[in-house]
Amino acid sequence: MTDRVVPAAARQRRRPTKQGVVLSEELIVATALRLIEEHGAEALSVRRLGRALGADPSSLYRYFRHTDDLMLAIADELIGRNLRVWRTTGDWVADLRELGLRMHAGALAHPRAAMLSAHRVTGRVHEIQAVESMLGVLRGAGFPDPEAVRIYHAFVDQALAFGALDSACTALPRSAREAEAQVWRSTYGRLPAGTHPHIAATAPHLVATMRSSSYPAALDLLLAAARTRLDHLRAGIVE
Amino acid sequence: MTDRVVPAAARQRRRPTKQGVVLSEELIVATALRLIEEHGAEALSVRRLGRALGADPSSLYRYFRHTDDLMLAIADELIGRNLRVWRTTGDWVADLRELGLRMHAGALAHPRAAMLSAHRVTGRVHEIQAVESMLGVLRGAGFPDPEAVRIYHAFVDQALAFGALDSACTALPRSAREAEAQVWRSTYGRLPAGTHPHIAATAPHLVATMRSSSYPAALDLLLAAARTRLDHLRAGIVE
DNA sequence: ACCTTACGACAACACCGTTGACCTGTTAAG
DNA sequence: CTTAACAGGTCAACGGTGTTGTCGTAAGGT
Repeated sequence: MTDRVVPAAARQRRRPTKQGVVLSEELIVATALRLIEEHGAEALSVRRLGRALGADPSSLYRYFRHTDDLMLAIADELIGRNLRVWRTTGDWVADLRELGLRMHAGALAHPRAAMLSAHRVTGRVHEIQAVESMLGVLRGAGFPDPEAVRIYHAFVDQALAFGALDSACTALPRSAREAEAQVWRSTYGRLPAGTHPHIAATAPHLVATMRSSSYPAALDLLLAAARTRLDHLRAGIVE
Repeated sequence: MTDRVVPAAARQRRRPTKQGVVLSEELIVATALRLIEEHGAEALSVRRLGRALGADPSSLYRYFRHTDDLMLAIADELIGRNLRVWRTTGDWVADLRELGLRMHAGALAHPRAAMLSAHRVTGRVHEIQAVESMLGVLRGAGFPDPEAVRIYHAFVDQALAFGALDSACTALPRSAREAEAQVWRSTYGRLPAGTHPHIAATAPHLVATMRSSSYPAALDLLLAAARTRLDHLRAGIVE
């Protein structure tokens, strides 16, 4: 097939579908997101999406080269939604904390999409804006460039990775979730101190802590380490 | 179909396949792992696995209810392998660093299994041993119980989350991976300083850093923060 | 030596992504 | 206003996937 996709920008001949729908990149992405949220990630296929749109599946290939392209478009849309409401305050730790929690919450709000897109680089507008903003915060705080990039990378991957992990948990069927809670209560909560002293000693804390996400704790540890590192740099310690 | 799978334990009638192979759960898991290692994660399908085993694809459903069951069996096997070789040395930071890297490497060695099992609690022997060991390291270092549990939780979830995230990247088709590298080089490497000053300033670092996993960096940040916290606790600072 | 039945084989089903060929309504030029 | 080009929707097909209902047969206990 010769290049079937038109450069995205200049589309003029918008012919309606047999069922009367006028397709567009945005409509396709929005419908895909709706499908994912309503019926799960595995419900997203070119054919189902076509059906939901009221169009032939092959029509979508006029807008996206393959399904992967569509995934990237979906991912970028999510990034954009998360970033749109974020503003910097001048306190870099607070800003990054806020952004991390927002990304994590955004992932949990669209679990299936988050699981699909967490590991992709889109190279699209929203993502670029996000990268620029985060690097700006870190460089503004005083991190030298290599350090800023290193911390940016760890920060963003941590947010995405925990977002995907916790999303996967919420996507488990109800019975499986209850079974896991039960494992913590019955199995770990009742191990004898003789064979498993450390688990036995911390059992109440374990049962209480393991049911919720560890992302806030992990995020705070990362930011604390970054702050310490910046203090050392400022004090002229070369390490 | 009524339950086609026999309770796993008591199988007696081991009839050889048309091609002369005697199937078993272990043989299937081992062959699946070999397939994944040799031809990539996407080469694992029930049909291909059947072909590799010299058996009809449908025969595998006598041993696993669905492909997910097979994946979990593979994951269980991997957990065991990772833990078996880990020994504590007395230096808690080095021990946790070693374990984190080992878990991450284990995940990358078998991406599909890692992605499926990262967010599940098994409550089986190997997992329990791992929890006991990690808590032991942290409590032995001097962390009070709530703190030890908090850090354990962040540590293990971070290892699993990054393992799954990076596994997902390696599971991408070759073309998609190259496309991502290209995005960093062409898109991010060429943004004008006028509109994107921070990206432009750090472009070489970005291109160099983003191609590899940020897990080692994130792990070191987490451990650094934990060590700082411990110093504060030892100094009697109550925060 | 027989009977039972576990379990491998087969064929079929309903999906999937992707493509080449076709057809038609929109649009811009004359 | 007419008309010709072509963007873009449609159709049919290919080769893949996971999964299941049915059947035959050989292995094992007796």
